[in-house]
Amino acid sequence: MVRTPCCDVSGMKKGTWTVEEDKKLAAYITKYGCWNWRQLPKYAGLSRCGKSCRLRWMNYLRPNIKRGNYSQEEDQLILKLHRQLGNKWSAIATHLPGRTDNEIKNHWHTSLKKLTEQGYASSSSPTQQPRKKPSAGRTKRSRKQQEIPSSVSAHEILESSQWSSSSSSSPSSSSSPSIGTSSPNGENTPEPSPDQIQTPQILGSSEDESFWNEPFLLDNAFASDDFLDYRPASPFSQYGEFSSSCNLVDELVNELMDYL
DNA sequence: AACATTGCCAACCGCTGTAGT
DNA sequence: TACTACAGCGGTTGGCAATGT
Repeated sequence: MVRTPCCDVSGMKKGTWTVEEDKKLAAYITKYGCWNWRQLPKYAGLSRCGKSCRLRWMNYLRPNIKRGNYSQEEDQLILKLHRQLGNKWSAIATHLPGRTDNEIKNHWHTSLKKLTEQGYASSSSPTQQPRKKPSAGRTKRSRKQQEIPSSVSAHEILESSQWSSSSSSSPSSSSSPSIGTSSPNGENTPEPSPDQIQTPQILGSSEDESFWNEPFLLDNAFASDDFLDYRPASPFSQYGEFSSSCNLVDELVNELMDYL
């Protein structure tokens, strides 16, 4: 079976997404849906492969993405589900609304995996603390996330602009845009109806410029400085303090011990 | 202060499953 | 049935910030 390369090496951008790219992608998907991930970047004016666009949308820009610290309940649920399902991250993600499979996977490899290993290894010894233990929430955020307000989803951003549901061409996008894709949560499955999707021929016409200019001009709230103002004072303030991480570790280990 | 190490997370890569022709 | 194109999944990696020496 011959497979076409997922990424065209020539001229295909890779690496961290810029705010401008996020804007383009979010605006396009919000308005037209993802009728074809491969073709989407072309019509969205992005020099990215469709795969990359999909990943960015699913893991970062999609509405209702929950970011920040994992609650104790979430950790326990992940541990439980992982015990039942193994590394079926997408399946696990369906049980944690707002969490993406990628995020859960990362969280597992960075935190929970160690806890389980410690649990197994330290059954007769005190729980070993990680070298770095944030005292008050996960204080570290990548520079990228400081530049790009991850705590504000595209949904929130677009809602605050003329891209809000009231002006959307999609009648079903009352609280979230109607995106023709499936998500790990199984939410949001309908394909955009044909009349909601401009055909590539239309988009490819000379009127493209107005199309591309329009949403981004409209989307003032998404633009640089104003955009950043939507960030909460602390990206994680809404999730509260990461208090008593030691207790959390102990409880998780205890639960693991219960399973054994 | 400078350098080394560690941890986190976004993104990439390669594979599989599935629908369409 | 065979082939193709695409979406989706899971493993892995690279870059950056925090922390340690």
